[in-house]
Amino acid sequence: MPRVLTIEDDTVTAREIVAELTRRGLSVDWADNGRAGFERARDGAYDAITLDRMLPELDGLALVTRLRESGVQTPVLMISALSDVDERVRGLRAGGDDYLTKPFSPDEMAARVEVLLRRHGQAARETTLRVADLELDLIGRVARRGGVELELLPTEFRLLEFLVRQSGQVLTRTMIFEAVWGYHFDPGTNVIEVHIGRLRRKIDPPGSAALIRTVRGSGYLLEAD
Amino acid sequence: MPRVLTIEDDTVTAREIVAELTRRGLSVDWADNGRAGFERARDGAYDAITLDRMLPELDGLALVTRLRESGVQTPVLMISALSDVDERVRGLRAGGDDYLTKPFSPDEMAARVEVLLRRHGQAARETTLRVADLELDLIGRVARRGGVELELLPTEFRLLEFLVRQSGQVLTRTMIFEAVWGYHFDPGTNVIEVHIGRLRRKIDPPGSAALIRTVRGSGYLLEAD
DNA sequence: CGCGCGGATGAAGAATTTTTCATCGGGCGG
DNA sequence: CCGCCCGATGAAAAATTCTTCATCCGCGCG
Repeated sequence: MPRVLTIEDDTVTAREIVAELTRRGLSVDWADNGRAGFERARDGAYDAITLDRMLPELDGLALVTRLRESGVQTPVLMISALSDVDERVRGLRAGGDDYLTKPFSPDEMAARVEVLLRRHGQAARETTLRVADLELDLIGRVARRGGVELELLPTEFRLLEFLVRQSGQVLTRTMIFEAVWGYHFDPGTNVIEVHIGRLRRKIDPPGSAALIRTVRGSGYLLEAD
Repeated sequence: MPRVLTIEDDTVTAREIVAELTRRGLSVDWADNGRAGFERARDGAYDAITLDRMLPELDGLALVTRLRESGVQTPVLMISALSDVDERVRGLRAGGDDYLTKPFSPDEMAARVEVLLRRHGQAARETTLRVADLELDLIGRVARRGGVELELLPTEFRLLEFLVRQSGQVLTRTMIFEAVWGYHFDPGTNVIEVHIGRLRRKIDPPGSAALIRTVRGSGYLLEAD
């Protein structure tokens, strides 16, 4: 469940925000002043933050600035009674991701939070490839099948990555040699067969459907979903 | 230079948008109807899109929906004369990333486009670490110093990644063993020295300033910018 | 200014990973 | 239904990468 932090000193507004977001299935925490809000935002691994512009202790504008300086990239929806353009522009430039003026409709507020969540998640997901229940974390260089980690050697990982990126297409030996080995020719051995074999043994542990299909006379194919 | 696509049928508004964004150093293309806009958005690899809600041929709302269905994730700022809440919520839910109502201040419009660009770029950049003229592409697993690729072995890359992620801090042997080797103890050999040595020879080719500093009695340190 | 300790370095050795080779098995055309 | 060809597999060889060891170097303290 996505976690949202609401930083808002006005109890009534805070209740409203928390209620609406909760109603939509989000898990919401509330901080009622800037300092506490900053600390939780910094440490709390939230997926999004709603932030009041005017707060006791640490102002909303200063808060986002500081947060960004500390390297926290959590998306922030700034909420404020100040509606003039300069103010909105200032909020956005300080590092806010969106700006909403009070009074607001809970529905629009929620829609904007959802946009932030959606975009954030997507961006993070660009580092992960998925096909069926197979998952490749390209940064951590780990592959998982149905959640369990597979122990792949470097070349096996590259081979699998290529198959996944091109899933649904038949990959010829030539294509595989180019992509995985960087060869522009066929060395005339059966390295590919050997690696495909090891890969199969590792990624298809008992029970799971076979992922890599041999296309006799052409090459290999990883089924798309 | 970031590329923006403006989809807008009203010539006056379009000119205004293009002028303002261009003034801020963005490269802007203009499509004056939905169909053309959709095609360019789909093929054109833009970094952001401003999209009029009401368009001839293919409506703005339908356009984002289709775009998202085709897997295009370019952030979209929807711009519309329709200001009521339901309308805004609809725009956001269809896949828009932000919603601005006409008439708008060019300054705020530009600020919002910049937010979309900033966030987008950041997300992409999370796959790359940088310190000074050193660059680690975490997905491709290649390091570059001043643009030229370095030939790092796997362990060297992990070690360098750790140093870069914690740049500016002194890393003790214990910390390095934990992060790079997964050991929770000091094996009493000098593996680290050896790897640091090799790393230095590879990343500091003649001319460049030495990046890894030895902190006698404590550990190693990669200077932050 | 010399000594000692922590760190650097070169090269050998160990371990891991990749490739090759020989052989086996099975689908498919004749 | 048989034989052939393409692909699979097990094991050994080769190559790469990592670790250890022995020795050297030099900073900083006395």
